[in-house]
Amino acid sequence: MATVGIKDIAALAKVSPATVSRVLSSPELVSKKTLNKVKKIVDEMGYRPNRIGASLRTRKSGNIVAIIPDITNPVNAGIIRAIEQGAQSAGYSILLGDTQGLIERERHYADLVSSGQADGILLFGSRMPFKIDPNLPLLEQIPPMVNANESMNNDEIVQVAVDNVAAASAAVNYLISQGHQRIAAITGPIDVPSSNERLEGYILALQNAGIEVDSNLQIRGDYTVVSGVSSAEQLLLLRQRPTAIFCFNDEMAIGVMKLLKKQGFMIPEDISVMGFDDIHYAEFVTPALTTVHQPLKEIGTTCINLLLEQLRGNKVKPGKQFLPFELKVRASTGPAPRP
Amino acid sequence: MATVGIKDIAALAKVSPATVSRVLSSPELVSKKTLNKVKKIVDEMGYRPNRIGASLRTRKSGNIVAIIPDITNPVNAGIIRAIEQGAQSAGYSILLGDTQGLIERERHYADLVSSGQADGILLFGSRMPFKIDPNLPLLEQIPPMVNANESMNNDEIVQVAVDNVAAASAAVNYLISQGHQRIAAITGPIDVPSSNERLEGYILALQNAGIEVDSNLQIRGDYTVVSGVSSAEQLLLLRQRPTAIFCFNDEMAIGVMKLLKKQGFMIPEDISVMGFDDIHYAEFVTPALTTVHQPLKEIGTTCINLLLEQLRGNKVKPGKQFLPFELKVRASTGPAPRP
DNA sequence: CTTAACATGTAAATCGTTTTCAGCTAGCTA
DNA sequence: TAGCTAGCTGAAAACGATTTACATGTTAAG
Repeated sequence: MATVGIKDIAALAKVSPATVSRVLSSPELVSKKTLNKVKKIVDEMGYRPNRIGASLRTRKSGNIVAIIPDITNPVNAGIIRAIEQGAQSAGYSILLGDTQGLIERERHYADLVSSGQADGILLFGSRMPFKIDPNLPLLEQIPPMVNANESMNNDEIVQVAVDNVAAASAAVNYLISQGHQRIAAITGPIDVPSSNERLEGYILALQNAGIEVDSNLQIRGDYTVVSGVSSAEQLLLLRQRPTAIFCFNDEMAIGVMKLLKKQGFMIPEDISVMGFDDIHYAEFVTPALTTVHQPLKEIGTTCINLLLEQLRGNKVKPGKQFLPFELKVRASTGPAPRP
Repeated sequence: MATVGIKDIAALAKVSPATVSRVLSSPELVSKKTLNKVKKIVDEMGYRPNRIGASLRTRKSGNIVAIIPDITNPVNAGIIRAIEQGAQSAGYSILLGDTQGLIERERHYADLVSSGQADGILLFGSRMPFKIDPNLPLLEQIPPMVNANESMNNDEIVQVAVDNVAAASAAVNYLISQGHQRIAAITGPIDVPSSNERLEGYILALQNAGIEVDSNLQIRGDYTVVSGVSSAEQLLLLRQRPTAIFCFNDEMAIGVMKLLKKQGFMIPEDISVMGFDDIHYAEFVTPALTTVHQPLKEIGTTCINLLLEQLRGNKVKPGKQFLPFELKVRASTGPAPRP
């Protein structure tokens, strides 16, 4: 806890603070002899340079703020983990901004950049946390930033995610290939772009197969288990029940399965259930959930690399960068029942 | 991105930088008139004080580093979420230190305090991330710190968790009350204190009930689903099979259930399964898992409050602080089968 | 009218680094 | 030997706030 500074080291080693600084950050500029002398003292004294002082001078905090609606969401947690790993290897630390979906907290965390506490932003979510002047070029108004696992309808922003349209199409195509014709969709909240993209993919797949798109089969959920339950309840009330239910995340799929089992339906013999995300537990529910796997680690790594590249001062190709999804066929889907 | 400083504001408002500083941090020292004048300019210019400059002078970073072995663990994520919330309301930000269990990364993050980037530590895990001189008083060698959800065998350190001994006892007592006599335990890794405490509670409960403690019924797991599977395999090989299996976390319980179902055992008719943690998905596996609920939000809130108190310069009662657990009886446990 | 007390504001030092610029030394070339 | 270069090193000026010590002006009391 005692506070030994660069000047103390300099005095002990009988050199100037400048030389000590050089020993620590650009050793190639220092002669072998003084290098060793200074290093020895640094070790002996257990000197740790004060990062705040350095930050003030260099105008780099060494921090990246991650703005996340919910860290307890396993998808976000998985991505963050990879991000943290990449950041740490590059000498950056991650500031955790769990916003609980509140815009004022998003703003608060975005402000850390203006106040010098962070150099860049990883944004989970689709809302721009700044006031933007539409008359000025966007890129001059925002700090280095990467949009993780969501979509912002702005092609100048660097975005990393799975191609939700294609992924949803693939999921629905699989169900169609199993003979399903009445395929329901349980979406996410209306203002979530990735959910809308999945809906687009769902509709596209049906249309391509010449299946009529029935809006009664589209229920809006909110990505929670209980909304899966209630959405499934609604679907079961339909005169013509679906033979397959495509849930836009695994949580809701778990809710759907819970209700179907409770009501005595067999999965997949009576109704197939498809999820999205491939969270850890998807594999362990009964029956194991068929779902779309998102490569969380790769998403995280790609995000942090693109951000680091910007922080190094390099331009990065703007727009969406897609990572490959994978359809995980497990036991919750099967051939459509004969009518 | 333009950089307007306190001096610019001072110049525009025709006051000194000192006055601007006071307007922002101790407005009561400034006359109404200048207060308004300065505030107006601050707003107009969208001035954000540079936190690094302030930190350098005040020697407070406004950051707290959370050292966590695994943020994707829902227990940790739940606690962190509450922590982040409390920290933010108090004007602190959380630095996320996901260490993946590596001691060098724990050290790295602990070092953020010595380098001035963080003012305090929230430690998930039981390893002291500093070099400690045993001859000196401990408290003078460590920064403000709270140990979250684990145990360190040192009564000077502030610790917040559930009483694992009592909780495990309660779980086992419940199984005993259901008529079980051969109760197996699947523990966590050997070096995890909380797992050892749960083992202690397990043994205590058996002894109190006059049930012989059979070491064949104690299997060491590692808190993963697969270790639940393999541990259950081992238990099924025993000549005298257990009628109940107490898993020291829910992940392993999920693994156990998976295996039991695969091998054709009925849960709980043949074998009861008990978990620990009450993660979100415990409720949704089939059958729903009986488990020990940990109050994640309260743990997080208590941790951050105790840390904030220390950061304010106040002493805090050292040692363990227990929060109440709750036995959640669901469908995975039932009366012991007749022999 | 004088003086003390108080309210308000300013100047300047300070926090711990990095980095520019200049200076010094030694070795080499012409 | 003078001049030049290359290689090191040091002095000092930032960076952007806070805070101490002090100056000024105002009010109130005696």
